[in-house]
Amino acid sequence: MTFKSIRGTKDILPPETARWQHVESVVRAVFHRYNYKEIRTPIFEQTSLFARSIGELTDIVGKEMYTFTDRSDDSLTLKPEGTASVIRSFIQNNLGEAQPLVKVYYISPMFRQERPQAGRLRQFHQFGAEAIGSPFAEADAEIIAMTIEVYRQLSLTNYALKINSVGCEKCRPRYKEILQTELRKIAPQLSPESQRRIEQNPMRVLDSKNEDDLRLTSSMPLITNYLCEECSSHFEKVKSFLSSLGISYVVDGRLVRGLDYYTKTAFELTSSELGSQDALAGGGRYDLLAQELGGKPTPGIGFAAGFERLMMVIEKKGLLNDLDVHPTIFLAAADETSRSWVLEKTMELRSHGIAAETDFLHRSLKAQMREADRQRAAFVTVVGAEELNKQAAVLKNLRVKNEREVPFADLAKVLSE
RNA sequence: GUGGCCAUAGUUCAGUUGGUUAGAAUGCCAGGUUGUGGCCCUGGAGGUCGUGGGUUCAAGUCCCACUGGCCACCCCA
Repeated sequence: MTFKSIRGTKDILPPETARWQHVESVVRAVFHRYNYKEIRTPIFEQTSLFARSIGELTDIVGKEMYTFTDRSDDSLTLKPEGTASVIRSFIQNNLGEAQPLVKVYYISPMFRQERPQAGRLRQFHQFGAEAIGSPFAEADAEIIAMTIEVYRQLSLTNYALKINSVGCEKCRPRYKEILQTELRKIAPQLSPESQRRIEQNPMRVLDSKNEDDLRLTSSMPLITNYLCEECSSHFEKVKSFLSSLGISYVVDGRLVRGLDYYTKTAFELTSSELGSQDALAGGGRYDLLAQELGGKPTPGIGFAAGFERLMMVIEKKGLLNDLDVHPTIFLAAADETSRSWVLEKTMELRSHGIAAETDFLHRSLKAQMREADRQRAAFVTVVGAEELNKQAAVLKNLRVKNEREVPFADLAKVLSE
């Protein structure tokens, strides 16, 4: 084979595209009900935007970005996540000046150069939303509730919501130091990866999946016990709102997200239907991000969800299997002289809003019938000299297998019923 | 970036201790009397066995490298 899609990228083909379209429409419907409007940002940005927002020391910036220089020697990067671009756009377009709370959502491809595996691609798709402008816990609760609503709407139930608070610039540094001191004591026993993190990002050590690390750090102090008054009270409110909304959750004091910009609330939705990459969605509050990117200090909260992972769960549960569109009618030509008329009639029916199909391969009548069946057309009509004479079609219902004669003039009307 | 498993028709797979023209199922195409699909029957097309080396009289089968896929680590959506 001469050309193949790039490693870690996938063609999404029919009939799977039908499923994608359906899920997209569910996502949009939910977001619109929560009054979020769509925002579309470019798929690439200045590299420094991501470096500044996501964090120089994160894995994403450190080793996963698709970065290249263009002909002007500018360093550009295919977006690895959505929030940075949205905040950049929010600042650039002064969206906060027109209204104090900006609620936007996106559905977009993202790019990260990692080794592909189950639930992980190099080009993947995320849907996500951001509520920019509110520092209050109600906004956190709304975002979390909306995330979950998407899965509810799709009749998915096997997920777990984990929440945590990662503190703010006032309380986190103090906690980090205490944790660091404790971690240094057991450093030699930890995995090399965790050892490296003790100095760079100690909270990530607790979020390690390594079982030995988890065991060794089981009695480490958790951030939840070191939150400042403001963070602690915010976290309590988020939890209480979630409870009153009937959303069950577990507090996971070890949960840290892979992006540096999070403050206070962090959350993650995982599914037991997935493999090792089990996060369906994740999000959190980022009260310092806007000012970090050169805008006015503006609090915000958002989330992003993996489209492919959601599709994996849907497929595994056998949901949404018959969404492909089928023609309402297939017009078959009984002889060569009728072909041109059949094509005209097909076009005419289409102009009346009817999904009509016909033969384009000069096939035998038998083959045309087979095609009509394969396409799962609701009706088929065979047109030849006889029909043209009578100016009427024999409309055959392929489902219930009956036939009725319909004047050509009435075809569109009858099929619209 | 590291590791394990894998790579044969469009697809899912079989292929004996290396041994003639590489098979099945399914899908595709055509036909089963001249204008009727689904089931059934018959026939047909379709593979430089991932690529490149090597061992051998002989390689789909053994060895090496590369590429790609799947899964896991790492990390995350």
